[in-house]
Amino acid sequence: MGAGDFESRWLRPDVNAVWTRFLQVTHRLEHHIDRRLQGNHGITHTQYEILVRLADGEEQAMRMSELADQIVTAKSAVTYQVNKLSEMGLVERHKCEWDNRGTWVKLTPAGLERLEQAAPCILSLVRELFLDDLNCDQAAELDKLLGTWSDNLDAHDRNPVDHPEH
Amino acid sequence: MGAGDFESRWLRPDVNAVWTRFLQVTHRLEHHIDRRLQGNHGITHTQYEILVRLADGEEQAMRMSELADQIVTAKSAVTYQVNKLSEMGLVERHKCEWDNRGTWVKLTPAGLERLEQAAPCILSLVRELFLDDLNCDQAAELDKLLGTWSDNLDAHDRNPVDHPEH
DNA sequence: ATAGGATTGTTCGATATTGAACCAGCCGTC
DNA sequence: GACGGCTGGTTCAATATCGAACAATCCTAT
Repeated sequence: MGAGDFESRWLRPDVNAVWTRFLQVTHRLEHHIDRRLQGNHGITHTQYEILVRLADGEEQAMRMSELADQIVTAKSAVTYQVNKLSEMGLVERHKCEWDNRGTWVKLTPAGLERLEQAAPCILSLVRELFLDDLNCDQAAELDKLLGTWSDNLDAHDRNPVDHPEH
Repeated sequence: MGAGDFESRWLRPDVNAVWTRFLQVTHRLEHHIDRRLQGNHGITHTQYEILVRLADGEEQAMRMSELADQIVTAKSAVTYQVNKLSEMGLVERHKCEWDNRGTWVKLTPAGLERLEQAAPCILSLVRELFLDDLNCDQAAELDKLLGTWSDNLDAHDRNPVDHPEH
Protein backbone atom coordinates (compact mmCIF):
# COMPACT_ATOMS: atom_id res chain seq x y z
CA MET A 1 0.00 0.00 0.00
CA GLY A 2 1.00 3.59 -0.59
CA ALA A 3 1.98 6.53 1.52
CA GLY A 4 -1.39 6.91 3.20
CA ASP A 5 -0.98 3.56 4.87
CA PHE A 6 -0.43 4.88 8.33
CA GLU A 7 -3.34 7.24 8.04
CA SER A 8 -5.72 4.54 7.02
CA ARG A 9 -4.60 2.03 9.62
CA TRP A 10 -4.25 4.23 12.68
CA LEU A 11 -5.77 7.41 13.87
CA ARG A 12 -3.74 10.56 13.89
CA PRO A 13 -2.14 10.83 17.32
CA ASP A 14 -4.15 13.83 18.40
CA VAL A 15 -7.37 12.27 17.17
CA ASN A 16 -6.48 9.10 18.95
CA ALA A 17 -5.93 11.04 22.14
CA VAL A 18 -9.42 12.52 21.90
CA TRP A 19 -10.92 9.10 21.46
CA THR A 20 -9.14 7.45 24.36
CA ARG A 21 -9.89 10.41 26.57
CA PHE A 22 -13.52 10.10 25.64
CA LEU A 23 -13.54 6.47 26.71
CA GLN A 24 -11.80 7.24 29.96
CA VAL A 25 -14.02 10.15 30.85
CA THR A 26 -17.24 8.28 30.18
CA HIS A 27 -16.09 5.32 32.26
CA ARG A 28 -15.00 7.53 35.11
CA LEU A 29 -18.30 9.36 35.05
CA GLU A 30 -20.21 6.09 35.23
CA HIS A 31 -18.15 4.84 38.13
CA HIS A 32 -18.51 8.07 40.02
CA ILE A 33 -22.24 8.15 39.71
CA ASP A 34 -22.56 4.49 40.50
CA ARG A 35 -20.54 4.67 43.67
CA ARG A 36 -22.37 7.72 44.91
CA LEU A 37 -25.75 6.24 44.14
CA GLN A 38 -25.00 2.90 45.73
CA GLY A 39 -23.37 4.44 48.77
CA ASN A 40 -26.04 6.99 49.52
CA HIS A 41 -29.23 5.51 48.15
CA GLY A 42 -28.79 1.79 47.72
CA ILE A 43 -29.56 1.67 44.03
CA THR A 44 -27.50 1.14 40.90
CA HIS A 45 -27.17 3.73 38.20
CA THR A 46 -29.18 1.56 35.84
CA GLN A 47 -31.86 1.18 38.46
CA TYR A 48 -31.88 4.92 38.93
CA GLU A 49 -32.17 5.38 35.19
CA ILE A 50 -35.16 3.06 35.13
CA LEU A 51 -36.89 5.06 37.85
CA VAL A 52 -36.19 8.28 35.99
CA ARG A 53 -37.63 6.99 32.75
CA LEU A 54 -40.71 5.69 34.47
CA ALA A 55 -41.26 9.00 36.22
CA ASP A 56 -41.01 10.64 32.83
CA GLY A 57 -43.54 8.35 31.17
CA GLU A 58 -47.29 8.66 30.91
CA GLU A 59 -48.87 7.56 34.17
CA GLN A 60 -45.33 6.96 35.43
CA ALA A 61 -45.37 3.70 33.55
CA MET A 62 -43.65 2.23 30.55
CA ARG A 63 -43.43 -0.97 28.54
CA MET A 64 -40.49 -3.30 29.02
CA SER A 65 -39.16 -2.93 25.49
CA GLU A 66 -39.47 0.80 25.51
CA LEU A 67 -37.49 0.78 28.73
CA ALA A 68 -34.81 -1.40 27.18
CA ASP A 69 -34.53 1.02 24.27
CA GLN A 70 -34.30 4.05 26.49
CA ILE A 71 -31.58 2.82 28.77
CA VAL A 72 -29.82 0.93 25.99
CA THR A 73 -29.46 -2.58 27.34
CA ALA A 74 -30.58 -6.08 26.47
CA LYS A 75 -34.17 -6.93 27.23
CA SER A 76 -33.08 -9.63 29.61
CA ALA A 77 -31.19 -7.09 31.66
CA VAL A 78 -34.35 -5.03 32.01
CA THR A 79 -36.27 -8.09 33.17
CA TYR A 80 -33.58 -8.70 35.73
CA GLN A 81 -33.54 -5.16 37.07
CA VAL A 82 -37.30 -4.79 37.08
CA ASN A 83 -37.44 -7.92 39.20
CA LYS A 84 -35.00 -6.37 41.62
CA LEU A 85 -36.85 -3.09 41.77
CA SER A 86 -40.10 -4.95 42.18
CA GLU A 87 -38.73 -6.88 45.15
CA MET A 88 -37.67 -3.56 46.62
CA GLY A 89 -41.23 -2.34 46.17
CA LEU A 90 -40.20 0.57 43.96
CA VAL A 91 -41.98 -0.68 40.88
CA GLU A 92 -44.98 -2.80 39.89
CA ARG A 93 -45.89 -4.86 36.85
CA HIS A 94 -49.31 -4.55 35.23
CA LYS A 95 -50.79 -6.53 32.38
CA CYS A 96 -51.29 -4.59 29.21
CA GLU A 97 -54.95 -4.33 28.28
CA TRP A 98 -54.78 -4.20 24.52
CA ASP A 99 -51.77 -6.46 24.03
CA ASN A 100 -51.74 -9.67 26.00
CA ARG A 101 -48.04 -10.17 25.50
CA GLY A 102 -47.08 -6.86 27.02
CA THR A 103 -46.47 -5.73 30.56
CA TRP A 104 -46.38 -2.22 31.91
CA VAL A 105 -43.92 -1.30 34.59
CA LYS A 106 -45.23 1.37 36.92
CA LEU A 107 -43.54 3.46 39.56
CA THR A 108 -44.96 2.89 43.03
CA PRO A 109 -45.28 5.77 45.50
CA ALA A 110 -42.27 4.33 47.30
CA GLY A 111 -40.44 4.30 44.00
CA LEU A 112 -41.22 7.93 43.35
CA GLU A 113 -40.13 8.81 46.82
CA ARG A 114 -36.84 6.98 46.44
CA LEU A 115 -36.26 8.72 43.15
CA GLU A 116 -36.92 12.11 44.69
CA GLN A 117 -34.48 11.33 47.45
CA ALA A 118 -31.77 10.26 45.06
CA ALA A 119 -32.26 12.85 42.35
CA PRO A 120 -30.75 15.92 44.04
CA CYS A 121 -27.62 14.05 44.97
CA ILE A 122 -27.03 12.68 41.55
CA LEU A 123 -28.12 15.74 39.63
CA SER A 124 -25.81 17.97 41.59
CA LEU A 125 -23.07 15.55 40.67
CA VAL A 126 -24.00 15.79 37.01
CA ARG A 127 -23.97 19.54 37.24
CA GLU A 128 -20.63 19.69 38.95
CA LEU A 129 -18.86 17.16 36.80
CA PHE A 130 -20.52 17.59 33.51
CA LEU A 131 -22.43 20.77 32.91
CA ASP A 132 -21.54 23.58 35.26
CA ASP A 133 -18.48 24.64 33.36
CA LEU A 134 -20.26 24.84 30.04
CA ASN A 135 -21.34 28.14 28.67
CA CYS A 136 -24.32 28.35 26.36
CA ASP A 137 -22.28 28.01 23.21
CA GLN A 138 -20.53 24.96 24.48
CA ALA A 139 -23.78 23.38 25.58
CA ALA A 140 -25.23 23.99 22.14
CA GLU A 141 -22.12 22.57 20.56
CA LEU A 142 -22.31 19.48 22.74
CA ASP A 143 -25.93 19.04 21.85
CA LYS A 144 -25.01 19.18 18.18
CA LEU A 145 -22.24 16.66 18.65
CA LEU A 146 -24.59 14.27 20.37
CA GLY A 147 -27.06 14.74 17.57
CA THR A 148 -24.50 13.81 14.94
CA TRP A 149 -23.33 10.79 16.84
CA SER A 150 -26.86 9.67 17.38
CA ASP A 151 -27.65 10.03 13.69
CA ASN A 152 -24.54 8.11 12.74
CA LEU A 153 -25.52 5.32 15.06
CA ASP A 154 -29.02 5.28 13.63
CA ALA A 155 -27.61 4.98 10.14
CA HIS A 156 -25.40 2.10 11.16
CA ASP A 157 -28.25 0.34 12.91
CA ARG A 158 -30.44 0.71 9.89
CA ASN A 159 -27.75 -0.74 7.67
CA PRO A 160 -26.20 -3.37 9.89
CA VAL A 161 -23.86 -5.14 7.45
CA ASP A 162 -22.05 -2.04 6.47
CA HIS A 163 -18.52 -3.31 6.41
CA PRO A 164 -18.40 -7.06 6.04
CA GLU A 165 -14.68 -6.84 5.39
CA HIS A 166 -12.22 -7.48 8.22
CA MET B 1 -38.39 26.17 50.09
CA GLY B 2 -38.62 29.07 47.71
CA ALA B 3 -39.21 29.57 44.04
CA GLY B 4 -35.92 28.04 42.95
CA ASP B 5 -37.00 24.68 44.22
CA PHE B 6 -37.56 23.08 40.88
CA GLU B 7 -34.29 24.36 39.55
CA SER B 8 -32.33 22.97 42.43
CA ARG B 9 -34.01 19.59 42.45
CA TRP B 10 -34.20 18.81 38.75
CA LEU B 11 -32.25 19.77 35.70
CA ARG B 12 -33.70 22.17 33.22
CA PRO B 13 -35.49 20.10 30.58
CA ASP B 14 -33.06 20.94 27.82
CA VAL B 15 -30.08 20.27 30.03
CA ASN B 16 -31.64 17.03 31.11
CA ALA B 17 -32.08 16.06 27.47
CA VAL B 18 -28.40 16.62 26.82
CA TRP B 19 -27.46 14.45 29.74
CA THR B 20 -29.70 11.53 28.86
CA ARG B 21 -28.64 11.73 25.26
CA PHE B 22 -25.06 11.61 26.39
CA LEU B 23 -25.72 8.43 28.33
CA GLN B 24 -27.54 6.83 25.43
CA VAL B 25 -24.93 7.72 22.86
CA THR B 26 -22.04 6.46 24.93
CA HIS B 27 -23.81 3.18 25.60
CA ARG B 28 -24.73 2.72 22.00
CA LEU B 29 -21.18 3.41 20.92
CA GLU B 30 -19.87 0.82 23.35
CA HIS B 31 -22.31 -1.80 22.15
CA HIS B 32 -21.59 -1.12 18.52
CA ILE B 33 -17.87 -1.46 18.95
CA ASP B 34 -18.23 -4.50 21.13
CA ARG B 35 -20.42 -6.39 18.71
CA ARG B 36 -18.21 -5.59 15.77
CA LEU B 37 -15.08 -6.57 17.61
CA GLN B 38 -16.50 -9.80 18.93
CA GLY B 39 -18.08 -10.75 15.65
CA ASN B 40 -15.09 -10.07 13.45
CA HIS B 41 -12.10 -10.58 15.69
CA GLY B 42 -13.13 -12.63 18.69
CA ILE B 43 -12.10 -10.13 21.34
CA THR B 44 -13.98 -7.84 23.68
CA HIS B 45 -13.65 -4.10 23.58
CA THR B 46 -11.85 -4.13 26.92
CA GLN B 47 -9.50 -6.77 25.62
CA TYR B 48 -8.88 -4.66 22.56
CA GLU B 49 -8.23 -1.67 24.76
CA ILE B 50 -5.68 -3.65 26.73
CA LEU B 51 -3.87 -4.63 23.57
CA VAL B 52 -3.87 -1.02 22.39
CA ARG B 53 -2.43 0.25 25.63
CA LEU B 54 0.25 -2.39 25.66
CA ALA B 55 1.22 -1.59 22.10
CA ASP B 56 1.52 2.02 23.17
CA GLY B 57 3.73 1.29 26.15
CA GLU B 58 7.49 1.04 26.39
CA GLU B 59 8.60 -2.36 25.10
CA GLN B 60 4.95 -3.08 24.42
CA ALA B 61 4.55 -3.84 28.08
CA MET B 62 2.86 -2.31 31.07
CA ARG B 63 2.23 -2.87 34.74
CA MET B 64 -1.08 -4.25 35.91
CA SER B 65 -2.06 -1.20 37.93
CA GLU B 66 -1.11 1.19 35.19
CA LEU B 67 -3.29 -0.84 32.90
CA ALA B 68 -6.17 -0.69 35.33
CA ASP B 69 -5.84 3.08 35.52
CA GLN B 70 -5.71 3.49 31.77
CA ILE B 71 -8.76 1.48 30.95
CA VAL B 72 -10.60 2.58 34.09
CA THR B 73 -11.64 -0.66 35.72
CA ALA B 74 -11.06 -2.52 38.95
CA LYS B 75 -7.73 -4.22 39.32
CA SER B 76 -9.45 -7.57 39.62
CA ALA B 77 -11.04 -7.08 36.23
CA VAL B 78 -7.62 -6.54 34.72
CA THR B 79 -6.34 -9.71 36.33
CA TYR B 80 -9.29 -11.54 34.86
CA GLN B 81 -8.83 -10.19 31.35
CA VAL B 82 -5.07 -10.60 31.33
CA ASN B 83 -5.63 -14.23 32.23
CA LYS B 84 -7.98 -14.58 29.27
CA LEU B 85 -5.59 -12.85 26.90
CA SER B 86 -2.75 -14.94 28.24
CA GLU B 87 -4.67 -18.14 27.55
CA MET B 88 -5.25 -16.86 24.04
CA GLY B 89 -1.52 -16.34 23.72
CA LEU B 90 -1.84 -12.64 22.99
CA VAL B 91 -0.09 -11.51 26.11
CA GLU B 92 2.57 -12.69 28.57
CA ARG B 93 3.36 -11.97 32.20
CA HIS B 94 6.90 -11.15 33.32
CA LYS B 95 8.20 -10.58 36.81
CA CYS B 96 9.28 -7.05 37.53
CA GLU B 97 12.97 -6.80 38.24
CA TRP B 98 13.13 -3.91 40.63
CA ASP B 99 9.82 -4.51 42.39
CA ASN B 100 9.09 -8.01 43.49
CA ARG B 101 5.41 -7.34 43.90
CA GLY B 102 4.91 -6.20 40.36
CA THR B 103 4.28 -7.97 37.10
CA TRP B 104 4.68 -6.68 33.61
CA VAL B 105 2.21 -7.62 30.94
CA LYS B 106 3.77 -7.81 27.52
CA LEU B 107 2.25 -8.09 24.10
CA THR B 108 3.29 -11.25 22.27
CA PRO B 109 3.91 -11.23 18.51
CA ALA B 110 0.56 -12.97 18.14
CA GLY B 111 -1.00 -10.23 20.26
CA LEU B 112 0.45 -7.53 18.08
CA GLU B 113 -0.73 -9.33 15.00
CA ARG B 114 -4.24 -9.67 16.36
CA LEU B 115 -4.27 -6.00 17.26
CA GLU B 116 -3.16 -5.03 13.79
CA GLN B 117 -5.90 -7.14 12.30
CA ALA B 118 -8.55 -5.62 14.48
CA ALA B 119 -7.44 -2.01 14.46
CA PRO B 120 -8.52 -0.97 10.96
CA CYS B 121 -11.98 -2.35 11.48
CA ILE B 122 -12.54 -0.64 14.75
CA LEU B 123 -10.80 2.58 13.85
CA SER B 124 -12.86 3.02 10.76
CA LEU B 125 -15.88 2.56 12.94
CA VAL B 126 -14.66 5.24 15.30
CA ARG B 127 -14.06 7.54 12.40
CA GLU B 128 -17.45 6.97 10.88
CA LEU B 129 -19.44 7.17 14.04
CA PHE B 130 -17.50 9.58 16.08
CA LEU B 131 -15.03 11.78 14.29
CA ASP B 132 -15.64 12.08 10.59
CA ASP B 133 -18.33 14.68 10.90
CA LEU B 134 -16.30 16.94 13.12
CA ASN B 135 -14.59 19.95 11.68
CA CYS B 136 -11.46 21.30 13.32
CA ASP B 137 -13.30 23.73 15.56
CA GLN B 138 -15.60 21.04 16.80
CA ALA B 139 -12.75 18.68 17.45
CA ALA B 140 -10.98 21.37 19.43
CA GLU B 141 -14.16 22.09 21.31
CA LEU B 142 -14.63 18.43 22.11
CA ASP B 143 -11.09 18.20 23.30
CA LYS B 144 -11.69 21.12 25.61
CA LEU B 145 -14.86 19.56 26.95
CA LEU B 146 -13.08 16.34 27.70
CA GLY B 147 -10.37 18.29 29.44
CA THR B 148 -12.86 20.04 31.71
CA TRP B 149 -14.65 16.83 32.55
CA SER B 150 -11.39 15.12 33.25
CA ASP B 151 -10.29 17.93 35.55
CA ASN B 152 -13.61 17.89 37.36
CA LEU B 153 -13.28 14.18 37.92
CA ASP B 154 -9.73 14.62 39.18
CA ALA B 155 -10.92 17.22 41.64
CA HIS B 156 -13.66 14.94 42.90
CA ASP B 157 -11.30 12.02 43.21
CA ARG B 158 -8.83 14.11 45.12
CA ASN B 159 -11.55 15.22 47.52
CA PRO B 160 -13.71 12.12 47.82
CA VAL B 161 -16.12 13.12 50.60
CA ASP B 162 -17.28 16.20 48.88
CA HIS B 163 -20.97 16.00 49.52
CA PRO B 164 -21.72 13.79 52.51
CA GLU B 165 -25.29 15.09 52.52
CA HIS B 166 -28.11 13.05 50.98
C1' DA C 1 17.01 -1.41 62.14
C1' DT C 2 12.31 -1.65 62.42
C1' DA C 3 7.39 -0.74 62.88
C1' DG C 4 3.42 1.28 60.43
C1' DG C 5 1.46 2.47 56.49
C1' DA C 6 0.89 2.34 51.63
C1' DT C 7 1.02 -0.32 47.18
C1' DT C 8 0.88 -4.57 44.05
C1' DG C 9 -1.49 -8.14 42.34
C1' DT C 10 -4.62 -12.20 43.12
C1' DT C 11 -8.64 -14.63 44.96
C1' DC C 12 -13.29 -15.00 46.02
C1' DG C 13 -18.33 -14.23 46.35
C1' DA C 14 -21.95 -11.40 44.78
C1' DT C 15 -24.07 -9.19 41.19
C1' DA C 16 -24.85 -7.40 36.17
C1' DT C 17 -25.04 -8.05 31.46
C1' DT C 18 -25.35 -10.49 27.28
C1' DG C 19 -27.24 -13.47 23.55
C1' DA C 20 -29.71 -17.38 22.31
C1' DA C 21 -33.63 -20.13 22.90
C1' DC C 22 -38.20 -20.10 23.83
C1' DC C 23 -43.38 -19.34 24.30
C1' DA C 24 -47.24 -16.37 23.54
C1' DG C 25 -49.79 -13.43 21.31
C1' DC C 26 -50.20 -10.04 17.36
C1' DC C 27 -50.85 -9.17 12.35
C1' DG C 28 -50.65 -9.51 7.44
C1' DT C 29 -51.83 -12.30 3.36
C1' DC C 30 -53.85 -15.78 0.95
C1' DG D 1 -60.17 -18.35 9.20
C1' DA D 2 -55.26 -20.43 9.07
C1' DC D 3 -50.54 -19.89 8.23
C1' DG D 4 -45.99 -17.65 8.62
C1' DG D 5 -43.56 -14.03 10.22
C1' DC D 6 -42.86 -10.50 13.71
C1' DT D 7 -42.79 -8.70 18.35
C1' DG D 8 -42.85 -8.76 23.68
C1' DG D 9 -41.12 -10.75 27.55
C1' DT D 10 -38.86 -14.39 30.27
C1' DT D 11 -35.44 -18.03 31.16
C1' DC D 12 -30.94 -19.83 31.14
C1' DA D 13 -25.92 -20.42 30.77
C1' DA D 14 -21.84 -17.93 29.97
C1' DT D 15 -19.16 -14.19 30.97
C1' DA D 16 -17.71 -9.52 33.09
C1' DT D 17 -17.35 -6.59 36.71
C1' DC D 18 -16.91 -5.00 41.29
C1' DG D 19 -15.36 -4.64 46.10
C1' DA D 20 -13.42 -6.55 50.00
C1' DA D 21 -10.00 -9.39 51.89
C1' DC D 22 -5.50 -11.03 51.62
C1' DA D 23 -0.33 -11.79 51.24
C1' DA D 24 3.75 -10.00 49.78
C1' DT D 25 6.64 -6.27 49.27
C1' DC D 26 8.03 -1.56 49.39
C1' DC D 27 8.83 2.84 51.71
C1' DT D 28 9.28 6.31 55.35
C1' DA D 29 10.12 8.03 59.75
C1' DT D 30 11.83 7.44 63.78
